Amino acid sequence: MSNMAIGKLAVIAATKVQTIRYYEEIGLIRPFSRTEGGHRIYGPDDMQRLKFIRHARELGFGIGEIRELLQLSDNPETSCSTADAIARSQLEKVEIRLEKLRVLRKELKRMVGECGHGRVSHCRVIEVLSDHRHCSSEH
Amino acid sequence: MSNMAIGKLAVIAATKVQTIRYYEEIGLIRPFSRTEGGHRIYGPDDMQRLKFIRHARELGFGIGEIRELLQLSDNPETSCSTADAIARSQLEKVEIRLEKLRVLRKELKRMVGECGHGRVSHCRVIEVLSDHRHCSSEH
DNA sequence: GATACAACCTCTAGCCGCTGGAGATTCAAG
DNA sequence: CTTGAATCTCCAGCGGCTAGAGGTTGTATC
Repeated sequence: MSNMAIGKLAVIAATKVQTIRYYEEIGLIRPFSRTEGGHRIYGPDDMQRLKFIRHARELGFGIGEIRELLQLSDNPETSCSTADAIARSQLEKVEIRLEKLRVLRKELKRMVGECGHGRVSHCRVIEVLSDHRHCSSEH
Repeated sequence: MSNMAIGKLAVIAATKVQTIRYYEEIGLIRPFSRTEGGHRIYGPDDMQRLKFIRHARELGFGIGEIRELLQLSDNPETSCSTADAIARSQLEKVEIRLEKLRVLRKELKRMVGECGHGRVSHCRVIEVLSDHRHCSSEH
């Protein structure tokens, strides 16, 4: 059988054991069975589900969103427009984060570039951080 | 005088009152004085310090890094190479985050683009999330 | 001076998404 | 049967705040 204990599942899904138990606690995943002694037993379906969760987390989805997506995939007859909307909103968030980071990078590059490697009293890094007005763009 | 209570400082530095008290708790900033009744009194120096902290936070610096930067600006005679190093390492982190987000965006765009607005059973969003192999690039 | 009420005080708990540890139990290999 | 790794539950903590309870202080108005 391809059933396994939590440790093996953790390795396969590149997750920590504690994280899997945490996901169970918040109701995302639960072992299809337990041994007499109480050890969790997972099957291939559980593995798929965990991979789904991990992959979605990597893509920046929050737990709430993942919960929704899981419900959708548990009920394949529902319209996929919800899943699409979630992905779209995620994409928007990513675009915003990207834009912010670009501004940040610009500012940091300027800070690094202008540091004359002298004393702090003449360091632009500190100076720029002390006052928004030194910034070359809004953020 | 330009002395003020915590509420006014909060407005000026676009911070929440609780956040300022939190910063005090972790040793980043403390009022130069208190009233007889115990209310915090801040001066212009405190204001500058808080602005420094907030600005650095906006630029993505962690509390530990800010602590270091504050020490540097408190001792202007030290070499600025430390400040420079912190900014540089911050810049590196930002570059990495940027790259990851770009990959994410690509994946999300593909997911959204391929969703046929039909049933979940044929939804690429769910499908892509179910399996890493659907991804067009590593992440 | 009394009163009202906003702003402040401290303290505690909660958010997200895990992560780590203590101490007890179970499982699998030899 | 013994050993030792893996698992169990429970509790606490991370960063960086944020919110609320319940009490005190400060200030404007009458």
